[in-house]
Amino acid sequence: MVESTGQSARPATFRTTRQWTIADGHARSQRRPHRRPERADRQCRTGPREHRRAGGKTCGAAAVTVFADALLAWFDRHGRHDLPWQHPRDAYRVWLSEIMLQQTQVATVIPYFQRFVAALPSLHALAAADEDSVLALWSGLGYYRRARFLHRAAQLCVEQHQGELPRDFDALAALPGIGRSTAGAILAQAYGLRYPILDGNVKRVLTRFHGIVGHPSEREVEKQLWLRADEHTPAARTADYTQAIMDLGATVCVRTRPLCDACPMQAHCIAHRDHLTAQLPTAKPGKRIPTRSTLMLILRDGEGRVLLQRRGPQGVWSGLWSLPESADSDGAWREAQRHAQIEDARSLTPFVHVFSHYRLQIQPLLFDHAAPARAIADNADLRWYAIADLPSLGLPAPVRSLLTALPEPAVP
DNA sequence: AAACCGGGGGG
DNA sequence: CCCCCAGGTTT
Repeated sequence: MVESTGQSARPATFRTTRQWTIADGHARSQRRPHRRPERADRQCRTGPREHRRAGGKTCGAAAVTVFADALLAWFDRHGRHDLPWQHPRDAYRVWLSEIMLQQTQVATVIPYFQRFVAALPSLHALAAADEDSVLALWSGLGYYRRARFLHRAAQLCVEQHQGELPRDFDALAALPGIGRSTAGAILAQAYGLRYPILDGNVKRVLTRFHGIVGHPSEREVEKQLWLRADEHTPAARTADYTQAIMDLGATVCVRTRPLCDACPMQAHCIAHRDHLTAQLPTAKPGKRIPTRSTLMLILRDGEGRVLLQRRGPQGVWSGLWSLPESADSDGAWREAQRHAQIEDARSLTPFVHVFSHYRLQIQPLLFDHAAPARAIADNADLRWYAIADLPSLGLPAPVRSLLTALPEPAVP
């Protein structure tokens, strides 16, 4: 039971700008709240969603229909219904288009798609082809690894699935190059089965619509997104819905400057309500950076002066006055003893300073009642400074805050 | 230069 | 299970 219109569009999966006729139609359409009588809980009497099979990939019940109804109404008027993989829309062509669209714009994919299916019109033909010719057909699209996955998957289908793409979610997702989202997209579009998808466009739509904060790479956020994706997926017209939500993300709910006035969901969109469309989805967290650690030595003499050291010309904070450092505790003591007679050390609260390319874990070590060593005390790069003099020095921010918040000397 | 992304693979 | 990477193009 595939859905009604018998045709459907498939937008680009990610990064895509679709250049179809957004302009006037959209602006007109959205202003009519296409809401139907609101059948809150229609087809699903399944009670608490039954997420178990396929490890929670599947769909239990469509809980919310306002979303799907508005989206489908929009899609009927403004969606794209003329893409080559829609006519005919069989599993092989849907699959091929999905893989191609994972990496390239619709406009670019179309001629490759047509060339590919002309040369290899069926899954059997693909499976029987040699890898070189598959790669030749792929040539220019990039991401050739996916072409190899495609080829291998076709051969696996011949060996294990009677030459067809399996309709079973787990079997489908077990094929190389097909993960949870792509499996859902294929099942929904080729077979009309109710499975959610979650590609980049859908993530953007859902984070905005629900005001979900946090990058999708965070586990909780992704969980939340899949939940919402599942919740909104209707049992009827699943194929159209799947295409529609991707269309919306690709053309209206675009990353920068979304066309909210053309959006059928504007009235219910949290991000729009709260003026957060520019902040959502949350920007990618800074890439992983290494953490280094250092001990910072605070030598303080009886008059409250501290020993500062000018940093060398290389590396961070070059030329700034900073604290002597050491990598480990032993080294810290040796270093301290070079500059003063010391008795004991107190470790202060460690903290982290973040640079663009690494984070620095700083463990301050306070040597109080230090008696400056005579001869080597002051020179161009090594001086005892009164705390009161610090404001006039160039100090790294963490060093400055550390020194301005020193604890009182312990009473001897 | 960096962000982008679904899936594979490694830890 | 969780984290990281590959890969070409866009911002």
